[in-house]
Amino acid sequence: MENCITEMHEKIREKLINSAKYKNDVEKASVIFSLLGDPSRMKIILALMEGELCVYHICEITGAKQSSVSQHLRKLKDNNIVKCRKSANQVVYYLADEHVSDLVKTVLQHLDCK
Amino acid sequence: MENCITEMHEKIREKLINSAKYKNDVEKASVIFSLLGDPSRMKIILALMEGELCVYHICEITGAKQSSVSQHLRKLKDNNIVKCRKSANQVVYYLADEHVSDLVKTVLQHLDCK
DNA sequence: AATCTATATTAGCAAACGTTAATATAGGTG
DNA sequence: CACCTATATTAACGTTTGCTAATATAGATT
Repeated sequence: MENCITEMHEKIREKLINSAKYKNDVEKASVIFSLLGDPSRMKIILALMEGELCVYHICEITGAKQSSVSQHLRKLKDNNIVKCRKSANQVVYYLADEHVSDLVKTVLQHLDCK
Repeated sequence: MENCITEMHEKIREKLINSAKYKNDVEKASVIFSLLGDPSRMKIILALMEGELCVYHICEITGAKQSSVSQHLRKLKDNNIVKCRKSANQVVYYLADEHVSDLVKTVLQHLDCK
């Protein structure tokens, strides 16, 4: 078994192990997924899928503490999952693009058809 | 600000906090995402997107230890992200359904258009 | 039946992560 | 200018998680 890596497999291996772009993709993709992989952040995102919200409302809707929400929003913003704009004395958050809700919808589909 | 939850927001809040289905969705969706949110597992999934593989080949391709790969595969299988079949004295793993690769493709798109 | 070979499991450890409470900041309002 | 109000940051703590080495299992091969 030791030397039976087929040529096809060797190509995948090359890609995964040696290609800088692939390595980069692996890292970045898993960062995005891990950010979606927390229940508190998932609640935030599901709330934002219904429309933009200020921090205070996100706290109310998700039932999480302000500090916690603020930290989650920072991570989501740093990774381009949400964006924000200032409105009067509040900060309004919204989903960065439709890929985010696509991901959530696809996962919900996946769970349904199990 | 304290009592200014609009009726719309109250609906979202109801959904998120009180609906058992929604709670369930939040939990399950974030489990799936967190499973995809680990670089080692992401490598495994990217490898399987090219075709089914036995455990030994997954180890070779991803460069991870056998024990580690085995544990990851168990989690992925328990959560219906991969499936497996026995072939001779090996166990061959493959992606459970096309939602999984859809998710990965969507994330890669998201990263590209940043 | 004994031995390999491929895969799975377990326990221990170190690193990463989310929550909390306390504090800081900064823009608006009296 | 002093004071709110909304949001952000920080440090400490407990929990979870992935990795490793060692061991177990189970089917195939001799």
